Amino acid sequence: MTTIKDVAKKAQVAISTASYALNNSPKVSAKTRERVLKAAEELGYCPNGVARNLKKNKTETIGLFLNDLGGPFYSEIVQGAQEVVSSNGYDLVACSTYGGVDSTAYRFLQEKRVDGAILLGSSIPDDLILKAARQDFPIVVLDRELQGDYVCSVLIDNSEGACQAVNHLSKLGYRKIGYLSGPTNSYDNQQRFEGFKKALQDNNIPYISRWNVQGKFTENGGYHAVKMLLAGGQLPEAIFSANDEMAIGAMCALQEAHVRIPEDLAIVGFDDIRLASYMKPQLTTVAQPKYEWGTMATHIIFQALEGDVLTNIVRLPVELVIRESCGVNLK
Amino acid sequence: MTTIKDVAKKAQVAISTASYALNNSPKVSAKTRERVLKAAEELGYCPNGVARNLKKNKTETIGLFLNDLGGPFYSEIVQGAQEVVSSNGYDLVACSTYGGVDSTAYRFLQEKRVDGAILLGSSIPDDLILKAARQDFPIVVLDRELQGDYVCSVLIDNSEGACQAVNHLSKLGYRKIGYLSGPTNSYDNQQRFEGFKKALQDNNIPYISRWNVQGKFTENGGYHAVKMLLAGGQLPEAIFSANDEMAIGAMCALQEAHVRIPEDLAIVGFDDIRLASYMKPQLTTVAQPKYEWGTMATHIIFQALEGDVLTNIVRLPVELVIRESCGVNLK
DNA sequence: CTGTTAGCGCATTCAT
DNA sequence: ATGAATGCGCTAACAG
Repeated sequence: MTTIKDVAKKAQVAISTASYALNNSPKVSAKTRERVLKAAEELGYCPNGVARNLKKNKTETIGLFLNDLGGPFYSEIVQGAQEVVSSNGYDLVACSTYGGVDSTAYRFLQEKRVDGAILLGSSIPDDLILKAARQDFPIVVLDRELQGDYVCSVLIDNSEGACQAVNHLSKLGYRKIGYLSGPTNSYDNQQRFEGFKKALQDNNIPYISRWNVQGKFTENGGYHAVKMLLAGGQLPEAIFSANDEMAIGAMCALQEAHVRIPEDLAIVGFDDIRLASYMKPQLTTVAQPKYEWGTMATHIIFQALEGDVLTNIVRLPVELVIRESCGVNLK
Repeated sequence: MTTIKDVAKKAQVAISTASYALNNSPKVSAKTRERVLKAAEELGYCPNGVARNLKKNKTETIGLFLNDLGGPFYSEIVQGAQEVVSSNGYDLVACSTYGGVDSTAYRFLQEKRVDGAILLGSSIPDDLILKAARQDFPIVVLDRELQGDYVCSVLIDNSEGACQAVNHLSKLGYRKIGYLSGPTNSYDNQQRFEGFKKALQDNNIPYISRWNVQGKFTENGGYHAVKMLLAGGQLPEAIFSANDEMAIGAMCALQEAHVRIPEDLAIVGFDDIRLASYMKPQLTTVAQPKYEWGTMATHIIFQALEGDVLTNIVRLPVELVIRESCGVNLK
């Protein structure tokens, strides 16, 4: 590894002079700079990022921490974050939160290897986040509410989304509506369930607990949950699924049982993943502004880095995307 | 930020003693360690990762650099890499190669902010890779051939995959076969095209250049390319698409034109993305071992880090997944 | 067993 | 304009 010392020696100047020359400081004469640059070039010198990070006490890097690095759902969030981070001249690194205390997320959060963090998922406990966040290390969490200095929650309006879905169903005349639930301890699921129940009330529709079946937010989970429902007999007329993955699994189970969608049973999902519009029938669902989620979170990070005080909770709107799975296609 | 110095002061010991105690060195008495640990606890101390990285001259982090961070295709590669990196006690960071010389990839590669790199995509020029790679900084490239010390290519057998696809078509009796091409300067496309032509020869099928249409490896690109083909009249009986995205776009264009798949025209793709099995009809395609791609690349990185000399090129097998879009469903 | 000391590579202040 | 010296936070060789 060639260091600045080597460059200085080769150019016959002091280390500091070499540093100035390399950093385009006006404190060095043109010809000296020339000599230094040439030496650096010849030696293939490039500064050691770690050393500079230590010296300047910042890494100019923002960390994005996800449960499931590479999961299809996160794609747009990452892109949104990437966009904003790049335009601020910083770097973005995406890391996994998998592995508890041994996870990359844990280490990076504590060891100051990034200048700010965006966190999605619940695997990092609240107290750690609150402890790690500081003026020069702001943290934005994406899927839970958390109050603290230098900590901000950017949420999407889960409850409102569920309402819109149910209202849509109600408007189409469905009165027997089931809920395909995610894990009950999940924040998203709780919010969506709340919205679901509220909308039922608003529309004077009774809540039938028998039609509440649960999966793990996976296609497979939705599939088996609906299998159970089918085995129980006495189906609802419509199902609101707490996410699209499960809705897709549900559709498979339904189709296998020769239950027609939407004629026999309507279904609406949540997330608007890419697959939703490729299903037959196309899945009506609640879309989240995923890209904006990423950009918003990142903007907030940079605001905080610049010393602005930040509002603790930002809520992003959702939008019902009406396709075919509820029996109406407004296209 | 509380440093080791603060801890030492509070525990009334020298800095080095504190360091030893914190690192569980046996060179320190139990009660001293106790005192230090207690002080650290009370101060909420945690070591500065950047400083340690500098001192030890390693980051225990592997970088995975992708064109399109978060693209759905890469998901499994990332998971494979994550698995192996974690089990070696290292961290994985995924970064974008977007932005040319200002990209995160460029900086991380040169500034020694990771201990090894896995590179997918062509945005980093060969010479930079060859220059950056060193004994303690091995690089694995995933989609191009590159010879050099401490550089290894892990490829999938594009050509063989294309052959299998065409052989399958041929076996089913198709003799008029078109090629839906990606960008002609893309390595993947070149290899696949080569395999395509070779298979035609092997099966004594003429290559008709009129049936070679080109897109940009995107759904939209496939859609428009096939629109052109349709406008030209005189369709082939089957199409081999250089990737699934384009095949899906092609299917849309075909369906709009009331060309039935596979009755009027068979189609086979490449990649086996998730959507492939959800299409109607389900897309027959060439599957790559994506997860293994990630694990293999990462294994090689760690081998190199341990000083093993590495074979320069590793080629992974592909597999034809027969579904419905060519007229046969062997399920 | 504990403290002193010397860097890792770089940026920067203060003399010259 | 240039060079010598200092320190970022941590580790490790050496001395006591």
